[in-house]
Amino acid sequence: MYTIGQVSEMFSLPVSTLRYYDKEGLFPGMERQSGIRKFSERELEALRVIECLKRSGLEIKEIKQFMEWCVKGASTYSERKKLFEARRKAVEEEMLRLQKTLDMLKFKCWYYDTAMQDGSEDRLSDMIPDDLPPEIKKLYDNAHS
Amino acid sequence: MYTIGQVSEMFSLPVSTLRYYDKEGLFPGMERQSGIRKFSERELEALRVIECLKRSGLEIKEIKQFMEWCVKGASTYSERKKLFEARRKAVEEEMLRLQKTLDMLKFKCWYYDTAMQDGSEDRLSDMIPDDLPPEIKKLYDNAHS
DNA sequence: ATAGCACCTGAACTTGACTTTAGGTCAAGG
DNA sequence: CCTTGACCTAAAGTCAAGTTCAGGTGCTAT
Repeated sequence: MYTIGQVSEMFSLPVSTLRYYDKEGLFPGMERQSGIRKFSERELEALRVIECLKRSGLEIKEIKQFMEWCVKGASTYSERKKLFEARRKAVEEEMLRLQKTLDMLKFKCWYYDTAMQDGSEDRLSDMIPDDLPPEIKKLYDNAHS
Repeated sequence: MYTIGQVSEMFSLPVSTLRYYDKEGLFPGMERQSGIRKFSERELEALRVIECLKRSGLEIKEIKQFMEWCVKGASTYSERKKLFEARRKAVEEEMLRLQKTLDMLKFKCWYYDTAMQDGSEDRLSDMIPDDLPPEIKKLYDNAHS
């Protein structure tokens, strides 16, 4: 059993955030001892899932919904699985978008490297994509597809 | 030259968002014809960069700063390059975090698949990580590292 | 016994990125 | 002529996710 301060340390989250999550219903049925929150292993696992679902792009409300399904037991396994499948798909799509973003950023790094060597963008702005070095063209093409 | 409505179509962005970007200084020196915004190729390229930098996690203010560097010319190449290097690093880190998130989500998909087959989580909650099938243990380990 | 912590609450405030509203200009079509 | 549609502005409103504030409880070390 941990206090809110200990959990704050363990997860590097402000105490205010943990209280906010609690208020939003993300720790259903958390114990208290004379008013003071007691975080058990169940709440720590909840927090791990919260961080995962948040990073997957889920809102607090929807995470609350998930926590309610957990309380409801075996009858909600299929909803929970559907949720994780949907988040998985969303994250896979986000990673594809980020890969394009990354290729654009790498292209821009090359671009400004070149501009700095040349002292101006003149040569670069006269180029057409086919003039780009092959590895750079790959980045450019993926970023603009 | 394009009107705001045409650009809104081309980029699937609400007209209000384009006006907001303009107000925030993201299109420095954009032309107007009797009050009406005229988007040229320069503004379209600016928009492509805006979308890239936004996805990389940059705030509007910082994108504005970048646009000001662009106006300032060759003397800011190195700042601009440093910005893209920093965003590149940030996106690479974000992709690592997302890969962990994805492994957690895949693990949870397996978990609920198994729970549905068993009809309960009893067997799962008695398991220690070493009991997990090898590919599942890999997901679990990466997600929790 | 009092000062200092760590905890508690409800309510107000903040931030970023838009969106909506209310009111106005101007050109083209019926 | 007058309505419709695309454009304009400034200002207010929205939303999510916290954070901050003001005031309160209760243990413990000086």
